[in-house]
Amino acid sequence: MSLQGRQLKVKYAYYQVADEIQRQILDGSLKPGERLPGEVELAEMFGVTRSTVREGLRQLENDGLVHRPSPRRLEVSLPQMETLTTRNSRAMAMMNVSFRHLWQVALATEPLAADLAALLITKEEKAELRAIHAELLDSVTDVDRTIELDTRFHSFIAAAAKNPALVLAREPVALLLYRGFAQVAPVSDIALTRQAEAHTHITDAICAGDRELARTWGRRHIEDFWKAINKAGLADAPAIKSAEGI
Amino acid sequence: MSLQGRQLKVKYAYYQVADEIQRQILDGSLKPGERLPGEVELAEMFGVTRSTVREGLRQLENDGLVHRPSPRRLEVSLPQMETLTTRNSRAMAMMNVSFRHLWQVALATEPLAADLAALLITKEEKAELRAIHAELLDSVTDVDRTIELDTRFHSFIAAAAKNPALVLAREPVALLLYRGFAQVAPVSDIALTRQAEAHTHITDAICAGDRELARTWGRRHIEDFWKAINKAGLADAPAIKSAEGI
DNA sequence: ATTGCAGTTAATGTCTGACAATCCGACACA
DNA sequence: TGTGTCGGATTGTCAGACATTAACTGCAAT
Repeated sequence: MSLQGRQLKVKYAYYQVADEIQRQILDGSLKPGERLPGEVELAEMFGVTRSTVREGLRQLENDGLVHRPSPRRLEVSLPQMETLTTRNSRAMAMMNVSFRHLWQVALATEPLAADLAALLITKEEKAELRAIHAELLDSVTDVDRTIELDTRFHSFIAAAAKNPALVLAREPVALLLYRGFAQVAPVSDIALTRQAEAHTHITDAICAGDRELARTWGRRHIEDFWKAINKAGLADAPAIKSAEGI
Repeated sequence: MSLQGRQLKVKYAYYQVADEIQRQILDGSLKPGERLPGEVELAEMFGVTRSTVREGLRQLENDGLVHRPSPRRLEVSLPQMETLTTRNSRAMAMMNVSFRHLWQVALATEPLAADLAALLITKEEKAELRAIHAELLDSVTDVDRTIELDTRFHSFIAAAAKNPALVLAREPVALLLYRGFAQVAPVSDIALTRQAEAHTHITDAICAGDRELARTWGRRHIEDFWKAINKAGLADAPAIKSAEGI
């Protein structure tokens, strides 16, 4: 009854190659930016064919642990935030995550982002934040543009919070949630004006360095969003029908 | 001065293959569980060599969009939570995320997880949660075991909250944060007892269905952790030195 | 009809070898 | 210091091959 069927994994050559290189990257033997040998040389080192090496490299490349600035250069790199977030968004889309799910998380992350941004935002960032906000106020006619700017507004705040862990945690959620605005806006005509109001308050609070206020408005903003979602009867609807275009 | 160097990306054949298959998966033409043609057939379809197809497949495989239950079967699949979280954890480790970063996020996610768990936990889950907790109380001697169980305790609560978005957002953070316990425990001898106390309260609150209390204790628990981290002078230290073993 | 078994088939993982395109590096020049 | 040229090295892709072994087939037995 207690026999553990521990998956005794036959490791394919290409997998081992990827694994070994990855190991050396993760334990610090290979540092980001460092250049890797050519495929032929790698093949010799591991005692396999170039095809096999290539298959392994494809995996690492895909993981973002190595990348090719040009086809001829292969170097160790840090995984890019964008790659990670789109992958996560895609996964959530495929899992049919509902608006409720996304919203619950956003209600935790967005106020936090606003709070920390109020504490850590720089002068330059303040200007850019205001610029994004202004642009959004001008985009009322075009829903797609509004969504894009809304997403950017919130992402920018998160970036200003200077916490990579927070960015990584919230970005995939935010991407899907704010995209849902397209489904919500038609139903709730006041959604747009309320959104604009909230954004103004958030911007002001952050720029004023008022953490508490920033947090409060961040929260209100997301709560408003929830009301709109509810009004549209979308609370438990999958936030995305098809994961196309993520 | 304003010339935009828009990255004109030459698409390699293997990349296009991966892209095309991925597109069909994401837009729903190919559903999870569905079986894909063999490599030769795919090669014919796309008009490329088998080697090229393989390189493309390696990428999809790595993305978790397809997988091979056995080498002979290639089918569409949903990305696995575990794959995603370890990748994210690794990335954060490589970015030298600090304890402060992790803690800030955890302070937002863990109380939320406890709250929702109190609302949605099932009878079976209650039993299992208590079991994990009990096991943890017995593991005071072995730090590694404690960490493992601590991580599992919190992950289990998050799972009981039945929100995939939350799981995906918190898991990578939690993995790194709780692992830090190893560095904290030696410095703060009361950390262990306080941790145990908090866990008891959280367990009770969740099992009693008291959302507010669960949230409160969840928060306290994480705040305690912060005190310990601070005492150890690790607030701004990278949570992980080498990403080895993630 | 379901299960157990063996044989055949066909697909994978890996290898060898090859070729055109093109990027890198170095050198020469201004 | 910056630009132009050139050879060589490396990549992306291809064709073809082979051993291994998982998957399917059909038949026998329950």
